Amino acid sequence: MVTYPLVVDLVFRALADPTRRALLDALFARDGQSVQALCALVPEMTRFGVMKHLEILEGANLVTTRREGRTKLHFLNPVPIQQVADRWIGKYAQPFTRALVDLQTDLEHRTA
Amino acid sequence: MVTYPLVVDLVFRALADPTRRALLDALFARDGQSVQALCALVPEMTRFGVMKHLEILEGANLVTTRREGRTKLHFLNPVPIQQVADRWIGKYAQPFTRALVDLQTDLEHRTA
DNA sequence: AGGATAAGTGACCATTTGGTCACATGTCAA
DNA sequence: TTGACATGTGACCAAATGGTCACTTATCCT
Repeated sequence: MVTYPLVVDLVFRALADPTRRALLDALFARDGQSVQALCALVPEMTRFGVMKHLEILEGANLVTTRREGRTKLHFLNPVPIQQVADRWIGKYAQPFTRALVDLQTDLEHRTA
Repeated sequence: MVTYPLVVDLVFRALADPTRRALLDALFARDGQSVQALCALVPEMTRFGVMKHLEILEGANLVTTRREGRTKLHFLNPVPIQQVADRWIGKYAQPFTRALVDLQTDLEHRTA
């Protein structure tokens, strides 16, 4: 059994949670946000929950931070995502697969 | 907060476990394997554990099955991976990010 | 028929995960 | 300097997850 490098594992685990993906999306839309600002985007959860998710993202190196006075700013680092895309996903996302996707999409839209 | 379609969530959750990724890799290397054959590749776990992982992969539509007599054959379906790559990962894996990856890789290899 | 082989089921368990809260610390600004 | 604001910490909890096992079902072969 092939065991993938730590970075692949950390990133996949980090991306497994929808809240964490949403946080990355938020930083993609607007980089360098504070904890507060990010909390506002996930009103169904307390600040503590959001902070834990941010920790995990930081642990996977998907987010970097910088303190600015009493606030902490969060920045997106897409490099690990790209690496996982290269090292693992790329194997499955090939031209042939793309053709399959198009075919399946086509079939799904034929309501006949 | 943007919630991603069910398929994205199912696939990310399914891919979060290293054993499941290893199973997909095994099917990528040799498609259409039986439960037994797949178990042999994960000797540190019993058949029941492997079966549970296969169920989850099937639930995410990453694996399809066909019964052949008393054995059950498993087939890789890469379409959902491609879809996730398109719908979510693609946003972060862009030419600019690639340049960052190359830069970082370069820096990592400079042992000066 | 009947034993060996392949896979399925449901109960069960330990650990991890996702989340909350009370409380502490650090920083700005009047 | 003191109060309001932004973040950090550790304990704690419920639920999901990853895994095992005893037992069952179905199929093949002689």
